Amino acid sequence: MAPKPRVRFAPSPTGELHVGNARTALFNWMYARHHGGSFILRIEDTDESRSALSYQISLFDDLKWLGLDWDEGPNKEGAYGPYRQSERLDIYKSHLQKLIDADLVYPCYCTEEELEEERQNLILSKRMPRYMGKCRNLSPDERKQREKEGKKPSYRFKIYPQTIEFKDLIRGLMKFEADAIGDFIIVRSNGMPAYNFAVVIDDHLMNINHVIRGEDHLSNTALQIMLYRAFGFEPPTFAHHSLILGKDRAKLSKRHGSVSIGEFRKQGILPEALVNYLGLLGSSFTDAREVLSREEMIAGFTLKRASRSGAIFDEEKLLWLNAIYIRNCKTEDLVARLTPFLEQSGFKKEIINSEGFKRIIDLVKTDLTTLADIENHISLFFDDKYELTDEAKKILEKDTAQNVVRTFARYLAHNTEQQNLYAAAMKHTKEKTGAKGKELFMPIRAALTGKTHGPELDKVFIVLGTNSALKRLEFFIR
RNA sequence: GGUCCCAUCGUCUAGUGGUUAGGACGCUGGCCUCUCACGCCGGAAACCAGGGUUCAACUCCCUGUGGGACUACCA
Repeated sequence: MAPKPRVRFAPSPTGELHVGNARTALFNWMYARHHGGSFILRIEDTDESRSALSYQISLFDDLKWLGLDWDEGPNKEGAYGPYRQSERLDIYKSHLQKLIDADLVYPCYCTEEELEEERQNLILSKRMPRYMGKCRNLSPDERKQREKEGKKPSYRFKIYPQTIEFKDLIRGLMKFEADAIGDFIIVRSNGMPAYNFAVVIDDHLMNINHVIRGEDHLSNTALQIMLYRAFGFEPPTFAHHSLILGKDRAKLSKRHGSVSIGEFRKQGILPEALVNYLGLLGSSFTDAREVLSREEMIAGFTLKRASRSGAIFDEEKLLWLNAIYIRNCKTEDLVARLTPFLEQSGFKKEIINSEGFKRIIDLVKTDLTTLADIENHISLFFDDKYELTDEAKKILEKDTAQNVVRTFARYLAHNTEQQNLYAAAMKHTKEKTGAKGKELFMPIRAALTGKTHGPELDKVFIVLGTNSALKRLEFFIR
């Protein structure tokens, strides 16, 4: 039996979690859950200048919000920790020593300026910009000389001509020639490990057997496989999924608008909707349906159905899913989710938690595409001094309309205690004025709510209550 | 420039040699209805191009074209 998959999501805390990375996390998570394996979170914070603790915190928040729980990682230590690369520096150091001892790496004393110059020259002479191995064959004396000058070396991995092949679970057989690759840095002059180096060591030591990541890492894989060979480690199985693209078909980035998970949260996107959408983007499930629960997604997930071509992020479809998830929320649950948005709009807790409020939410549920939409749809229930829309004005200007409103209002005023007052008043108004259909409903709707659109009138009336309804109507009877 | 990846409606996708090329979002016509939303029914809309292979190509192969990623002492 194949061993249980151990997969990881390894973000660097250099910014907010964005949808691209979130989808990678989701794929890994679904893969682990589908196969009963483990999902590991590892923080790749070796770039001290760009990493920030605050990003780590928001990263954890976002993953939890999405419901992507990890089995091992920061705050959930397992047998393979620590799970922050900054806490594993001695591990990298000892592994560097192994490669030095095996004469597979060498110190490089070139400065960034020198390297940049070399690169420019190569580009000018229309050759491949890559490191030409200036420091590769330095004699021990030359090295000592540079050390004496106080130069701190970076360490480069020696590339030998070879063909690197690996089987990608999504893309099939991949083949790379090493001679296009220059000796690359595995440890920087400040002593910090470089990505390709740390990732290989960690994935091996953490027993990661499936690496699922974005296509942008495809060419890195060749470098990493050379390192696996150098260490004598067995490489994991790789799977490179396609990238999420913006409308211009370029890799999705900030300039395409909202892309961070936090932004979607603030806009009132439900995590279920976002997860569902991300699962659908650039992939499909065994189950052909598109609105899927978390459990159904896990059950229907397979890398075989991951698309090889990039997928444009379609916000319209996300919103469609979001509206469905909002509609399907139990009203109580929806009120809870809506609460932060309502409080921001100035609604008091007592109102939000009242029974009457639940009835209102029930009425407007189907109108919402995002949670942030809520205010536009409930204001008519709370604002007694609303402005009429142009359409509402037009309707109320008619004489017949005035008559309808007046008749309706008068009946209400004289029968406040009657059962089913609304129905009775409507019946009365219909008979008395002869108005029916639009002629009957619209003036009352317009006078009652100031708008020509909204939930069914009878329900609006009940929520408003007779007193409030009367107050509003009287305002229009001049 | 080099290396690599990719190519079905506008978008996300199903499809694995023989299909009226299916679904979803969006768009659109209608039904429901006081209105809007929801819901329901219908419509328009695609196999990048050219060569092969084959009785038969969206499907397999080659070339071209187009798009993308990588090409850092970032991950």
